[in-house]
Amino acid sequence: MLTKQTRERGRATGVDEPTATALKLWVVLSRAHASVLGHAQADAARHGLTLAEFGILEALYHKGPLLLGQVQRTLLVSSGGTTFLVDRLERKGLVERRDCPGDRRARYAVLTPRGERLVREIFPAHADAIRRAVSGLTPAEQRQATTLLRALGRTAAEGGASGSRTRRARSRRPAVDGRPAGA
Amino acid sequence: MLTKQTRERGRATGVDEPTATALKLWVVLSRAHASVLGHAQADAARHGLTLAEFGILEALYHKGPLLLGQVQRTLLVSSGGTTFLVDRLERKGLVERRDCPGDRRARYAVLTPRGERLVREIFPAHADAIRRAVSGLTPAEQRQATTLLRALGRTAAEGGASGSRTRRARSRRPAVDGRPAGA
DNA sequence: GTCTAGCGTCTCAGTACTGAGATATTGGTC
DNA sequence: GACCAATATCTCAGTACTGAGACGCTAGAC
Repeated sequence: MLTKQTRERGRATGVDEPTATALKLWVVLSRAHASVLGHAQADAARHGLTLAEFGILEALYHKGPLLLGQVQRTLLVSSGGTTFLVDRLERKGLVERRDCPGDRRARYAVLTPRGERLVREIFPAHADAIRRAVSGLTPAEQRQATTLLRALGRTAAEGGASGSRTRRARSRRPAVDGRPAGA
Repeated sequence: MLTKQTRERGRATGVDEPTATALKLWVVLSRAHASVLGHAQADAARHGLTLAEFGILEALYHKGPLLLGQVQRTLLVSSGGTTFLVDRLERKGLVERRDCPGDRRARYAVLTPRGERLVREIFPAHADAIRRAVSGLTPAEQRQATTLLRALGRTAAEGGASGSRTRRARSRRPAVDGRPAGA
């Protein structure tokens, strides 16, 4: 079944069936992500924001002041990227840096009143854009997909163990964790 | 339930439940994608290739010569990006351009023997890296996730319809379609 | 007190692209 | 045959980052 399809024009893939299944998943995962990403980016762009900027604003709104290192880990950007993004948001007057009382190396990012107002204004429409983007699945299917992707992401993030189901380090994160720049 | 969690430190999200479900899915989708992407990129980088370059090589290997426009649509890169990537692969001696006999605007990208040898050498290990990265799910779960993500991606790509399940334009693509730069 | 390993942030050069517009063809339509 | 909208590729300036290293600070060992 696989052989027939991959053969049609080029060379055979020559992978075994579990691997073919994995590759197929990777393809549709990438495409699904790219499609939803497009919607999320387009919505953020309507307000002159990149999705990374939007993600920072939203994280600060929902979680309160965050150390730059926390921002970095939450948004999954590089340390240089964090500095760059917060600089830009600061220039736009949406975010401020504040010294951390207990640790003079560290600094907080905090929403300015203007930044807070902006998030309050644009977040609902953004959330709705996401809702529409994923509306190809019913809510029940969405929950199912969430469960599967959570398990997938956990293993992949830990290094992608080869054996079956690694049981380790559960409950290190609060399960719900506003992250991917726009949620 | 949602309110409690999102309230804990910052402000309430203020979205209804279906939207909260959608946002949660978007978060885990992004994280899962980022994690697997990391593995795929790392493997491509071992051979001095970006994932986009790898994707082109692999597409040419499995499908045979492709017009640049076809490469663009398959890999989901911009037209400028296609030129850029094929240029670079040409400089590396892995790909060649060939005129299209029937249309003098168009040009084919074709693997050189060296390019073909390279893909043959590195593809199995790459496929295995993907397999390990997604091994947090059993093959059965992977198939289930694939089905869900396929439906999700289809709707999102069409513009993210709001109503329930849009039934349109099926069968425009061969269902399996080697794409996301590394599969 | 004095090291020293390690963390948190910033700097900066580099990179892999994107997007808009330019150029060359093509396949109709009149 | 002349026109023209559509298509295929290329050019190029711009962008949103990444990654490696620098710097200042902290905290634990002695």
